[in-house]
Amino acid sequence: MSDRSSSRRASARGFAVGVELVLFTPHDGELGVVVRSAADERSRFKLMLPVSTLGTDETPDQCALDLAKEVAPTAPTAPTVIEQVATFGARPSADKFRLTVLYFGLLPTGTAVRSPHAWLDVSDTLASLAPRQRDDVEAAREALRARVDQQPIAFRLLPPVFTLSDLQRIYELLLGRKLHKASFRRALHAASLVEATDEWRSEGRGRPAQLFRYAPPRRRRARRGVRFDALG
Amino acid sequence: MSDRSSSRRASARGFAVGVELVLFTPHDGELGVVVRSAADERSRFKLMLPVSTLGTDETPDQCALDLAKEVAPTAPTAPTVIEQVATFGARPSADKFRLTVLYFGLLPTGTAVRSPHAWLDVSDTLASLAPRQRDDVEAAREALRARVDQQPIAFRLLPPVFTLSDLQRIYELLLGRKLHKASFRRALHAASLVEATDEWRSEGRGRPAQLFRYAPPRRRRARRGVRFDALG
DNA sequence: GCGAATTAGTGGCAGGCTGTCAATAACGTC
DNA sequence: GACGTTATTGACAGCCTGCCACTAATTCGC
Repeated sequence: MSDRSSSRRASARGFAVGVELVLFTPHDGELGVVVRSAADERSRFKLMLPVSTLGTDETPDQCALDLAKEVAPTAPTAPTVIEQVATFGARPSADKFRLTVLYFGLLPTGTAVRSPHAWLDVSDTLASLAPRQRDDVEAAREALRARVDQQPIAFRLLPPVFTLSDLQRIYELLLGRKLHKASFRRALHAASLVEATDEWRSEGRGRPAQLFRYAPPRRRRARRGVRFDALG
Repeated sequence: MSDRSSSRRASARGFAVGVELVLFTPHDGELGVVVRSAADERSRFKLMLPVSTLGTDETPDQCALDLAKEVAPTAPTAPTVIEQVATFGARPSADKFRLTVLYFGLLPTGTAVRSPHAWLDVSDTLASLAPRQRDDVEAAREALRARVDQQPIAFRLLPPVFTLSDLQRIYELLLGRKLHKASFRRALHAASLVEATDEWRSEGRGRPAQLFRYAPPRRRRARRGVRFDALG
């Protein structure tokens, strides 16, 4: 028989669905994550990720968005990026009837979060999380990196006008590696992704930097061949 | 208050979780999808995707894998690629208590599927599916394309030895566009992804083609700069 | 047999993109 | 005004890409 949908064993009570959120932001030149102190005092792990339980009157996406709003009420919702990473079920040592939908989100620099939540550097965070949530943070970071090349999410972490050095720093944070300045700018201009304003900002020391604005690409260029070098 | 996990309204019965599968294969020079006739005779739509209901003793991943095995019992399971696309909840006109986890999978050319399932060209399939499942197929195809550059999934659709023309055809199917022969081969060899055997295969007409074997990349090359041209 | 048609495989070229170095510009500090 | 710092730009070599043209090895039709 091949119709599993009707004949399968049905659970008497169904699943509880949890939504877990990994919120990133640029934070002191590092990548920051929202964490809160663990609810359970006896836990060996001090921190945990923001979670919510899915109600029957909302979608997982909406639930994640609400959770983000609750954590960071002052953040502009529209520009915030929230995307699904994966759905896990029946994890070891967890309730058999529990499913977890993992999301990541991005917030602009300096966004305030409501207590007991706080920003913490990713690297500091990992050690204080339960192993499962540590994996979640890593998975979220991977998903984030995978989308950096596909969507202009870096611009959403910046104010409407910004310097190219700012932008490059964001990219370096998101990708976790240094980029070459000249190459970065050349590629950026070639893609017509930014347009210059006639304002300049002096950051203290050094030459003032010109301010730029994000310019949505008019038409995407012809797609190129296959990139085998990203495999493995 | 910010602890939603404990105070949130809890459902009395919890969610039913469905797993939906979009299985692709190369099929007559087109991309094929597994469909079955719709269970509901009164439905306006003739076809539907394979679905299963998640039991409380299995993970969604395992459930999807089992479903794939049921649809295509003879397929080698190990090389089959199955990956999560997304999780949808509370879709319009659906049960409020139902969550759907969507997967895509790949099967090698010529894999047989068990009745009432059948292979059908993607383009033919779309018109006969309910709009929601049509969207699912498109989402699965998008997810598939996003992974082609990241993982060597194209090789899993081919036998251990294959011709470069075979490989190129697979890539063209997966990506949905033509590739230039010379460029394709140049990039392929540069990445050392294949190694030549000393066998040749005559396909009927035309010059025989040399057979190649997949060679897992030893070390990935240094990552390059940001690709802004894929944005938008 | 022999040429046409067909498919495979290669070499080369122009142009684009990248990594890198170096030069210049415009500020604050002392 | 010299110096350190940051921004911006130009130049160059090398790699990669799209594209074209050519050669190679079969089958097919006659």
